Amino acid sequence: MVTRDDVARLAGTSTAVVSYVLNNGPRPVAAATRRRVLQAVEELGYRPNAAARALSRRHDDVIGLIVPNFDNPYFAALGTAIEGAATAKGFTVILGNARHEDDRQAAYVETFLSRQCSGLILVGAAQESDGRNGPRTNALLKREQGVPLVSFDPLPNGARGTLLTPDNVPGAAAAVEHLLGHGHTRVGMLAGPQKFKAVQERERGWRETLENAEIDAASQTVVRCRFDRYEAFDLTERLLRSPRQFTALFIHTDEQAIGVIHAARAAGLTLPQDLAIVSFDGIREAGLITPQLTTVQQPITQLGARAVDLIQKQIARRPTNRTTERLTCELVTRTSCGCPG
Amino acid sequence: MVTRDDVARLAGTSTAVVSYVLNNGPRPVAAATRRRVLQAVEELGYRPNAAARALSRRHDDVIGLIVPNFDNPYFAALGTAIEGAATAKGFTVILGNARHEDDRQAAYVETFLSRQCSGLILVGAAQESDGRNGPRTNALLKREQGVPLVSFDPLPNGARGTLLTPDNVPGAAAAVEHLLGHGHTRVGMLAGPQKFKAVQERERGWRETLENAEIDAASQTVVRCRFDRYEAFDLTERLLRSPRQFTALFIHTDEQAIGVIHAARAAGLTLPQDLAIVSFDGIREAGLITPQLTTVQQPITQLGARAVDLIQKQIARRPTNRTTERLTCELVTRTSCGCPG
DNA sequence: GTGAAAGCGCTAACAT
DNA sequence: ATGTTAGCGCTTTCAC
Repeated sequence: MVTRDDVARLAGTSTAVVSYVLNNGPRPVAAATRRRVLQAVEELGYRPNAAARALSRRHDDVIGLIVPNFDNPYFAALGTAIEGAATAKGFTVILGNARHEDDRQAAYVETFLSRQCSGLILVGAAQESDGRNGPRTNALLKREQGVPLVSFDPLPNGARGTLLTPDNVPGAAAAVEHLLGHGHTRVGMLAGPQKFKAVQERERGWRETLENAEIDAASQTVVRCRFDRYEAFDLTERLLRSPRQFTALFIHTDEQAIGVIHAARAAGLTLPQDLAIVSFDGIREAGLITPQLTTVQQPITQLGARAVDLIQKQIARRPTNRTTERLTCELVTRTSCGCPG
Repeated sequence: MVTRDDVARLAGTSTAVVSYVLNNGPRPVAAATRRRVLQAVEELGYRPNAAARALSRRHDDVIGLIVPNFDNPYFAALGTAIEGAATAKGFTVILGNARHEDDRQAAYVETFLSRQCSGLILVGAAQESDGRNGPRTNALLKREQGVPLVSFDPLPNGARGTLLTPDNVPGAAAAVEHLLGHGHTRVGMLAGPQKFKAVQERERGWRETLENAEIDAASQTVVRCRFDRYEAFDLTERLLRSPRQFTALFIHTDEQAIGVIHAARAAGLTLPQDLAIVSFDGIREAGLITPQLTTVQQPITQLGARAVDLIQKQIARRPTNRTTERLTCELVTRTSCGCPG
């Protein structure tokens, strides 16, 4: 293994100078010396040992990113956005797949922390706990008040950090408003798991909009399932077997809406004539499927960039408190709502 | 920060003993002592510093996994399978998203190597290079003959390691055979980029099967696009504008087939009556879409497990040479081929 | 069974 | 501008 000593020897300098060159500081280096060092690096094919560096510096320019799963295109897109923003700022991203399990998520938090990561980003922190163990992630992060932390939903209980979220209430309101504009008065909701802040807020947007229009929300059809097209498919199949009490549906995520579309097709319904739907997120697939999804578009790239920003800010001046930050969404009108193609 | 010294002090032992306990070796520890150590660990909320450990041991129980992108469900599924297998064996997986760019992939290889990872798994190593720079990943891995390496496709030129792949030729043959069994004689192909081994092999399976049936492969329609449903959609839209020279299509991946289905629907075709298709991979979505995809199912979980196995084997006895390993696939008959639902 | 101590490769304060 | 050197936290050989 080639070490910094070898480089120094070949360049005819001290090891410190090699560090100064490679790190661009903290001390200046003469141009000629720098050149010699760089050349020695090249010649020896030297690669710095990140473990040694992390040990010495007591932190590593790494951001730990934990996603609930990769199968959900929304999470995939958000993960990609975060990774892109982080890489652009010189961070390395290490990615953990929690598979919706709190235990796995907590294990990842531990690994990342033990690797001296300089920040943690959680996408969908509300993982299922296995019943026996409680929410280990929360407990862990409550202890570990030091780490820069951004969470998309929710911000772990008792932890410092910031909750970064699309602005769900107005977004959902716009969606439901649009459906009302198409003349629907029986607007049901296919919601996500209640433990998510986003779900609570989208729900509120739906309820308040109905109530503003003097429609009794409590008497509307509401069903709930995970953020999973397959589960949404099964649920919708069952739902469509009984007489329908709704002509339109506000669906919490595009992912679920895709399941609904497939189930509706299988049941012989024609969308949007037999059933109008509007959903939320704005994943790419929304534009591919037939009918194309009218959806509340999240600013996914900005969310990713902002998450990394917030980590940087927290690195600069910690500790932080619990804060919330919302980014605006925009209704994208396509055909699933009944608008002309 | 709590260090091993603190633990040793509280437990009233030496730091060495703490290591022996935490690592279960290399020396035995009296039960009573072990108990005291464990209790001290608990009491202090001690978390070992992975960087220090990696530095000292000269390697880290980490597998670097590089995926071309997370938007492709096949890659997502394979990534998940690998991650599951690795985690089960006590490895931590760090994941890089190459986004189909050779430069990004190479950068990830460097980071992972600099972090003393004990193995590298590349899913889809044939990233696009940006033209100016050559294939940096290949160059890097040719130099670095030491790392345990498993690649799904292809095995970087000049590198030691093993190419792990589904058995594409017989798989593709079974797919085409099945289409011929339905009476088709004009069986086109929607292929992937030629730089992939899998593509070359699936192509061969298609060609040989046609020729065995005395059908001229050279006169069949062949189109090519990336592993991307959106690109497949566009391509198919264009393809369907001119008169069709085929009644059936062998499609290299389910991902592409999904794009074809959407485009066919948009063009007013009914599948499988107007066009029969069989694809490859066996992602979960194949069973959700209408028509459900008849596809050559890869043993995704086994591939993941095997990849990790191979890394372990290479860790045990390196260096390895270039080897190839194939896992058998199985045709799953659904409705897109023309079989009754 | 346990402890002392010599590193692992790098950083950065301090000295020159 | 450059060199010397004391750690960073952990592992493991070697003594006891």
